[in-house]
Amino acid sequence: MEKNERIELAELLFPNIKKTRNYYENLYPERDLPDGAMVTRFGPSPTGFVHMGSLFSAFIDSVFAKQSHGKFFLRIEDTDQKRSVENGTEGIFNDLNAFNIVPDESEIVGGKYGPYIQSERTEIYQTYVKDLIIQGLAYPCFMSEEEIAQIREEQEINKTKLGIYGHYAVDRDLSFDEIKERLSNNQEYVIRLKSPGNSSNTIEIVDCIKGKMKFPEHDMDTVLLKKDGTPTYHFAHAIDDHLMHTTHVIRGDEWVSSLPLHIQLFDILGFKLPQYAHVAPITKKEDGTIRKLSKRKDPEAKVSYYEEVGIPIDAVKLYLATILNSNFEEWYLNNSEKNIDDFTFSFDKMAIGGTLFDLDKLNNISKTYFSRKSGEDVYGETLAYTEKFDPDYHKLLVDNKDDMIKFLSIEKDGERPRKDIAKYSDVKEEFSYAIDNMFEKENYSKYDGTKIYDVNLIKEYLEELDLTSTNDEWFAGIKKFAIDHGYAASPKEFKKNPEEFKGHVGDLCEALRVMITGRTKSPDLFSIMKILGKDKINNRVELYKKFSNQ
RNA sequence: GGCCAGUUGGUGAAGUGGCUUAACACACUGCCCUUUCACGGCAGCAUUCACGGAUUCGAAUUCCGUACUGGUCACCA
Repeated sequence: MEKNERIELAELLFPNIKKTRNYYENLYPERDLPDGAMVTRFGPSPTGFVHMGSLFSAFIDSVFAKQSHGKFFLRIEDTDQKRSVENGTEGIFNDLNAFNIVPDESEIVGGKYGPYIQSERTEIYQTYVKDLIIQGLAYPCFMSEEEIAQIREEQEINKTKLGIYGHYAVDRDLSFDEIKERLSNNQEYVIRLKSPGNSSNTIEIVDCIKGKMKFPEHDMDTVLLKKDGTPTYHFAHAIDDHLMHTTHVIRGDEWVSSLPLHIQLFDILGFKLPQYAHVAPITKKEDGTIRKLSKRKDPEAKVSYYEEVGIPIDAVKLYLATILNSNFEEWYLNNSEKNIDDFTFSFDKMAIGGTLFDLDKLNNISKTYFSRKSGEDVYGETLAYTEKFDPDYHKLLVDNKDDMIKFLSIEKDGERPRKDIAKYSDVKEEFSYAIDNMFEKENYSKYDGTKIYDVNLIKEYLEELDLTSTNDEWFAGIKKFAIDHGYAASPKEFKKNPEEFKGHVGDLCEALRVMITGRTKSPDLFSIMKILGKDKINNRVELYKKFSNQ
């Protein structure tokens, strides 16, 4: 086909496209950013909530843009109507919000490089396709699904490479007259790339994460525009990331195999190739096989899971940061005053293979997170959680605010804070003794009660208990009481001559603890007793007496 | 099947030719500290880096082959 015919064809195919490439190139000028600034983007399709893996890459996008003083934008990739879900876009914004990942530009906050929804950019894509037609780098292809399936079958039998390329691309060199005729018959068509590549050439690319990779050159006549005039991912990627001036394309590594196509697309369009960073998926091991975390099978793939279970979003982010950069964890452990934003992440500390999702590790990180929070903060956050997921307990928390904060603050000021809470929902269980009427209901039912403690002995002790003394004085007192009643003053002493004693102070404390808190473990006992006061303590001992039938 | 990548303890991993008798963290086990439980401390947990070969004075680190795992081969993204 001659050039004048191609111009005519382009006009015939896209009569409504009046703008030119230059128009858009001028509309979206180079960004004015400092040296080294990274422009990143997150491009989810609105299929409902955001998958943990996608969230992970959005997190990476935002982190790199922020720390390089660049820009991070959100682009909704909704070129496939079939996949789109009602309110899907909303879901994306919600999940991103929940994680406090805030794009600098998006459909909601705006920006100079919009629209940020692909379905509203059709005219742009078609303008570039039209130009490609004129250049002879794209063509309409009328093959039916059946024809393509047949070719595929043939290729499978012959064990040759699958796809539309070389002589399989039958519509590649259709004459202008033939095309016109089919068009006048209203035959449906797609626009395909007329690939200039040759698979016996090899191309090389350096990925920011995976390093140097070699591929055969792309030689497929890949679809650029679908039957409905909408672009495929590949084409939209090239156009959008060029026009929006993305410097770093950070995406899942399921895309590496289409890299040769993308490189070719940028090349024939005359665009500067961005840097690529392909992120390994977060995986899960099940029945011995490793697979990507799945939205359908794995609850932990959903953001809402963490909200419901009560794992703080910041703790999840901390976990993401530790699997993002292997040196983050040690840094965080050694810098208790700092947070994620203070750490500088880098591509070369990223995992190349998939990372197994480790709930144990998340739990541990979450415990550390809680241990660094003040009692007041833990109270406030738990209040917010229970309001949504545990209204009954929420009311109790509200009614017992002052005491609750006191309990949550025990052993918080030292250098080695307790790590007993991993989730907001743990507070109810771990601090079950804190709220009096809730404690009565519990009635020791949670404590297995195989060991019975001597109520009379404890009652005798309580008579001399002085809640105004210091912790040291208190302990000296209980020690003395222990000795007077045939108990050893320390576990060590007891171990030396077990037959000489009834037990040791620890046993006495344990008895006290069980009667007062209903559990065998708790924060500092004397602190708890001080907050409760004598009356409540005595009540609980009576309660225990009934419970143990003494 | 073609193409691409990966393979270091139960898990995440550090490691870029001699500093490695393989860091660190989680999990697990034991001990210590301790009024309990935690926290914290110490120790144990890969004598070996999928396997085979090659290069080298020297290899987890370089090269080749094999096996296995994952990704991908749509008018889905």
